[in-house]
Amino acid sequence: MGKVTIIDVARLSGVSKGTVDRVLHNREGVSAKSREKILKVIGELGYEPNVYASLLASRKSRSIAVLLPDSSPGEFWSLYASGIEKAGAAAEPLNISLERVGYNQYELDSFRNACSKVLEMAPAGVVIAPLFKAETSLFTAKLREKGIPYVFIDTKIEDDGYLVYYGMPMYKSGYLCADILSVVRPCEEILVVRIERDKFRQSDPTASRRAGFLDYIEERLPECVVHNVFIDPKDPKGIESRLREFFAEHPAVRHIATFNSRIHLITGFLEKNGMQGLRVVGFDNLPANLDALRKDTVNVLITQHPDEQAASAIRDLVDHVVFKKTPPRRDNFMHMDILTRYNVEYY
Amino acid sequence: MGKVTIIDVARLSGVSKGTVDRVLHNREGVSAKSREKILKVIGELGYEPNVYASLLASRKSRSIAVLLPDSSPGEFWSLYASGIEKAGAAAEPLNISLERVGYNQYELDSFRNACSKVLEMAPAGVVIAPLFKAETSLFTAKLREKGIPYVFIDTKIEDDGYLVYYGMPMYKSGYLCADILSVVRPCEEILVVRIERDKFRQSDPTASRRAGFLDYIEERLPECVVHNVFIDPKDPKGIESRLREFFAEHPAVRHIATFNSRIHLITGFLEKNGMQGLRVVGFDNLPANLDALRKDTVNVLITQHPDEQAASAIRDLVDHVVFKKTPPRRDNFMHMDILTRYNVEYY
DNA sequence: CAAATTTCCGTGCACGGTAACGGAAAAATA
DNA sequence: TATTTTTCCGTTACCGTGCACGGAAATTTG
Repeated sequence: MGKVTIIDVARLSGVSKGTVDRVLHNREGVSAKSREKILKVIGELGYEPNVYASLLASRKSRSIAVLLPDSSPGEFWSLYASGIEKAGAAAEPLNISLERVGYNQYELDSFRNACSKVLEMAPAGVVIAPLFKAETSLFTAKLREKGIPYVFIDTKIEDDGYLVYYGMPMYKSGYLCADILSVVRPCEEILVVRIERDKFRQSDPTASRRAGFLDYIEERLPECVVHNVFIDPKDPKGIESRLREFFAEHPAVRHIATFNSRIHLITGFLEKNGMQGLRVVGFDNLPANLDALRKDTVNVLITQHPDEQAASAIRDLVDHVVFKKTPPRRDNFMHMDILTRYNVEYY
Repeated sequence: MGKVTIIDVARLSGVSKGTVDRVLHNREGVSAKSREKILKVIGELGYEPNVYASLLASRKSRSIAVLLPDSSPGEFWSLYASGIEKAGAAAEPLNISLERVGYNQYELDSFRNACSKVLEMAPAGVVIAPLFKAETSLFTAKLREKGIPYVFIDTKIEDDGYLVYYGMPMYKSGYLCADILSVVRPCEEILVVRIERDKFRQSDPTASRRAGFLDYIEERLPECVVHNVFIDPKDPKGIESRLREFFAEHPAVRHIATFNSRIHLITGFLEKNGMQGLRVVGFDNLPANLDALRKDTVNVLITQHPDEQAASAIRDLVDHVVFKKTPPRRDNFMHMDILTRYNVEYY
């Protein structure tokens, strides 16, 4: 019960509410003696401020910057949108507005730009998907300097100051992927389609997912052969021909996996060539992937909950900014969902 | 922006804020003309009340009754607890307290008792898990009479007045279960362990789950034989002997499923007899089931999110009571999760 | 010691809404 | 028409907190 008010504290301390208010906000103009007395009374009474009254009285509005890659609808980063929106709606009555600051995930300069834009707007908090590690470190250093709290989603970096992190356990998700893929026996050959812009600069999350996958194979299916086919997401024709080529050489392969969200890029090929009886496992609930799941071209999708990640992270940040609460756990690995065409409808 | 205040509305309507307040709360003492005028202005200005100011001014506190079966830790109904607690914490600053009213799920009288207890306390809303259909109908009729909103979780009944429902699509979950069970070939015989207090009074949810399961088998594995073994949850010894008996007769059976949350009751037998290479699928994330999953005695658990169901339902109810919001969807079938030992940790 | 500063703190209005109180206007009654 | 009753509505005192204003007390300065 938050029954104790400032007035109660004031009365018991023998001062006026103005003075108590000064103490509560660490403003100056209070003698050491009074401050001490007031703090003592606050402790004894277990005074907790009424946030809503406070919000009502102080009409200043704050903002939280959300620093995410730009993304067209249907692409991975768009999956975060609904969570952001939801959290934004919840934060609005608290006088907090979310400001999205986008950047091009393939261009460092664009990220730098976004960072300085955020610093300029002096937000009350920042949400970051730290795709660029080094640059993010520099950025968070500045945030710490200014006392601006920040949270990570999707990926996190070595950093000591983040308030909370929400993401998926990438290595484990690769392991899980291998398990799901191989449960349909016999599994002697696997095709791993690597859909990457630049095979020498694959993202960290994808790399650790792949590591989990390979470790599973090594541990439990040491005889299994893993074939890699590299594909450029921007070249549909190339995809076709590369896959055709591969299956001409390896007609026995019946297991396919990918490690990022783009499995939908190969389903066209599979359908066109009427390839049946394959075991196909991919990641992330992009609309195109879900479609493939419904058509059974993809058998299983392993998904995280980007929207929940965003919503949780933002909620924690808001709670911290407004209510001064610290989240119970700092690192939150969200559950991985296994989607098949039988449970996809309820997703 | 909720920038429009009562005063704005009052000014534009040519009345005082007191009158506007009367209209907002459907209190009497307003002429038809004024009421109309005010409502028009409210519509035009898109006035939305500031709930926090409202809560501050009206210091009345309300309660929401949560009508769930009693349950010991580790049992199914306990899974809802964390969600209820969370929602309760969120509701507290809004001057709403949750009051749990338990009942014995096997005794109608106990449920009746609980219902009248709820009616007595005249809550602002009610959360119900309607295990007793007919009795619940009578109860909700009374609630409707008194204008008390109510929501269903877990199961719903035919009823026209509920605000919202959160649950699992039971039939589909049975279908999914069959798919997951049978994906490991060959699957020619399946043991279905039916853990029920009274086989002639099995619960509706379990029944429709079973229906989904059997339909899948009929459609896609018509040659597959389904064996039923009935078990009494209160008789551990009986469980042992029944299963031993069964496997003596049917040593070839390697697929096992159950349809309620009690698969953990048979894992003891499986472990003790060193039964390997089985495919075992069950439901619900009871601690004991999760343990079995970790030990790989159970391979897959299909779970709902009881905590999320409770939290969502209560949140919607609170939103309705406090903010007068109506939930976007009335029937919410939550996603079914597929848990294996590789993703159980992050659950 | 008086005057000028500085330090400390009380007062009062504002935030947006609630609801009781009582008075003016309208309607009913005599 | 005068009086009573009813209907309608404006006024006002809060709710708990933030913050600006200004004054008293304490301290420094001349």
